[in-house]
Parts: sequence; C-alpha cells; structure tokens
Amino acid sequence: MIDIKDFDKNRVKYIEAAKKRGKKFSFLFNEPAVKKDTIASQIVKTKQRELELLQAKRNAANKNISALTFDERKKRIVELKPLSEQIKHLEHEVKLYASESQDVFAWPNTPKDDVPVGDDESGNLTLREVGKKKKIDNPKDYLSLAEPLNLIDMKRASQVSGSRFAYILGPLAQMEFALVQYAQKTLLKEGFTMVVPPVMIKEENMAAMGYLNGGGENETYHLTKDKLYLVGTSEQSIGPMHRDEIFKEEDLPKRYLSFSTCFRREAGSYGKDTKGILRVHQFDKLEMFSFTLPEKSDEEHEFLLAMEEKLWQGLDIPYRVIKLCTGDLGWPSARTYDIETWMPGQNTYREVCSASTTTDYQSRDLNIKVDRGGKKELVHMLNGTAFAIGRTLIAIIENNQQPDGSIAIPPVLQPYMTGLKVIKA
RNA sequence: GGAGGGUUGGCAGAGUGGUCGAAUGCGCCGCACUCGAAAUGCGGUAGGGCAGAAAUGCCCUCGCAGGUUCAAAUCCUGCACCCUCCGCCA
Repeated sequence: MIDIKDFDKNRVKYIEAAKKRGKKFSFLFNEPAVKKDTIASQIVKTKQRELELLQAKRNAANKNISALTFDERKKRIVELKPLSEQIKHLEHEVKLYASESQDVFAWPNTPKDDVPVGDDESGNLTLREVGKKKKIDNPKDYLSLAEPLNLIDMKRASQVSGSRFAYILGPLAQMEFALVQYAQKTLLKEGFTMVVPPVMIKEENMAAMGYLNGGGENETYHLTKDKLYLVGTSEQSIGPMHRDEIFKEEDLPKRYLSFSTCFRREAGSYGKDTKGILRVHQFDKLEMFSFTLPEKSDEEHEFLLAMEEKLWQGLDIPYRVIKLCTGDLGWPSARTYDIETWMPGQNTYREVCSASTTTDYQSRDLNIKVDRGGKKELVHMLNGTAFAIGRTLIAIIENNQQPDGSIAIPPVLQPYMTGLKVIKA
C-alpha cells in the first residue's frame, strides 16, 4: 500500500498520480470519495487529540491508586467513572471515522516520473529493437508446427481440463527443463538463489502484494474452502517470504530465481488468444525477484531488464523493449519494462517478459525493512520474468522453424536436450 | 478427520487485576580493562502516533476483535495463526 501519512500531507500529488493511470481508474479520485475521506481524516485527527488528553488524565489519576486508603480509593473510583465512559465513547467515534477514511486507501502505487503518461497500451514506448529477424519463407505459427510433431496437445487437454489448458509433450517438454538449466547457468553467477516456492498463499499475502485491487481478485483462483489463493506469478510467493523481517544492509540486494507453476483465470480475456498455449490457465515460469536498498532500486530495475535481454540474446531471438505507460501499469508497479519477442508465424511481437519495480509499495504492507545503522527503512522490491516457459517455447518454435517443418534447438539449450539438435517428425 | 498445547521485545523466556512497556538470559551498541582480541565489569538497547529545532513530553501497542472494570499482558467471549500426537498420504 501507499504511505498513508504521506498521502494525508500530499493529497494533490497522489490524486494527480492516480489520474495519470487513465480513465479506468477514475473511481479512485471522484470528488465525493476524496472529499469524504478528507473530512473523515480531519475529524479523526481532532478527536484523536481530544482522546489522548482524556487518556492522560485518567492514567495520571490511576497511577497511585493502589497506595490510597480504602475510602480514598472508593472516592477516586467514583470520580473516574464518568471520565472513563467519556473515553470509551470517544474511542468508538474515532474508530468509526477512521474506518471511513481508510476506504480510500486501496490506492495504486505512484508511477515514477520517467514513466510516459498514457491511457492504455497505445501510450507505451518502444525503447529499442534488438536482434536480426531471420528470413523465413511462408512462416507458420507455432501451433501448426507443434501439433504435427505431437509437441502440444490442446484437444486432449480440453477433454481433461477444459479450454485454455495444454499438454506439452516430448522434446518440447524436455525443452522446458533445458530452459530452466540455461537460466540457472546464466543467472546463478549473478547472485540469485534458486527457489521453488509454495504456489498457494494466504489471503493476507495476496492482498499485501497488491494483487487483489483494481479488479485483480477476479483474475485469481481463490480456494475459499482453505482460504488460499493460487499464485498468478511466484512473485506473490517470494515477496511474503521475508515478511516482518529486517535485512542487514550488507545482505542487499537479495536476489531469488524462482520456479513455479502460475495460475490465471483469464476472466477478462474471453475470445482473446483462445488458441494454443499463449494464454492458458496454467503455465510454468522462472521469475527473478530482488529486495534492494531504496536508492538502489532503479539500478536493480535496469539490472533485471539486462538479465532478461541477456537470456533472449543467448537464444538468438529478436525482441524489442517496451516501457509501459502509466495507464498500462499493474496496480503495485511504479515502472514496468516489457520484452516482446518477434513471432514470425504471427507476424508480430508478443509479450514474453515483464520487469517491474514496486518501490516500497509491497514492502510497506509486508513490513520488510533494512537496518541502516539503527534506523530502519523499507526495502524496495522488484520482479522480472526470466522465462515464462510457454511463451518462450512459442518464440523458439516460430523463430527456429525450418522449411521442412522441423524445429532447430537453440545451441545454448542443446546441452540439456539428451543429444537432440533438432525436433523433427 | 480425532485429541491436545501454544502465541509476550531481535531471539529465548518470566509475568494471573494497579508501582508492568514488561524480570532474567542471549544477541546487539557504547565505555572501561588490553598492543589487539577473548573473558570480565559498567551503561544502553521494542514499535508506532502526536507536539517540539532539540532535549524531552504525552498517547497507543503483550496474535486479532469485542466485553467486564475506575484500572487488563493478566478475567470473559469470538476469531486467526502456529505447533505436537494419532489416522490418511506422494
């Protein structure tokens, strides 16, 4: 969440920042809501002060009560009764008004100043295009290539699980674990710790990560019987891992490379990308996650992006780097870079990676701090995709397709493919 | 699924109605001793809010929420979480 104290002082700043996120968030800053909150917070302040004075009075009168004689004590108790009732009354009032003003604090993170302003993805900025597109005559899309080779089976998956599920088979399934090996080889020397996290997390943690706001709840699988959420990305499991902890300064940056299955309802995307494995309810993903000093988070953000680019360059697949505009940012994100790879079979770029800084938005809720010579400060938290396996496989298939319909395996993956260099019928 | 135990400061752990925001130990910080370190001794050391330039002062917080009381870590009610044993289980 945002800093409520700071919000209270700089309402205008926050409202302007929220407005930058575009029309779809206008419910945040509509006048009545803001006005109601402002008034409530002022009342709370006044009453709180009043309450504290009364409490001080009561505490003082109670301080030496046990030293009094029986009669004195009796007298004192009678005197204190009305004061005590007054206090109780005020406490209730403060709570009432406080709950009113809290309503507004499901507020998104404030975008960084360098993030371009825009209503939706049309405002996104292409920073650079990297890599050379291979010349492919009559390129096919990945599904037309994969199904004849029996690498992806959508039909049986839909019989078993319904739409938006897939069986990934044979060499393509092997390639998933080749990617895991390749990512480890590239990233572990950069100080990442490999982790396989829980994929079911408690409600409080899903909330703290900021994914239940702004329609996020609708996108998650919620196991209400057990009060657990299935993660949509392992970021949601890695952040809370250090909940209520205080890092030593020298322990930062703390970097994790996490492998997990991810679950998404895709509730808002009916009819979109319905074929194949591009958009499915379940996929595996390798995710990078960093805890950093506040002043180092921008640097770390560039680092995560650099790691993503390194991985794609190693696969020799052309991509472009996108800086998302304010309207396209996720709820907890202050800045996001996407990587989109070239998909020759679809004659377009598709998103395969995303790297975000959430600054102190998540760490505030999770209470994750760093000890700076006695002073404790909230850490910054960042996340970035290493490989979203499904989409990575798509990119590899389409970019490495051969005229005969076979698929060349990228050299960096070959060591992990039981001797295979090409996938063919 | 059945039975039981627990939740107190960075950690361990005392505390069953008032002088308890909380003994003691460990850890950490400072000082002394030392060439230096260890050991030892002395002192300090929870978080948040409000006021203040600061010193400091006041308020809140002993899992959470309600209740009893002049007064709650302590009594009552509900909830959450953690753990142990039995059963089942990759």
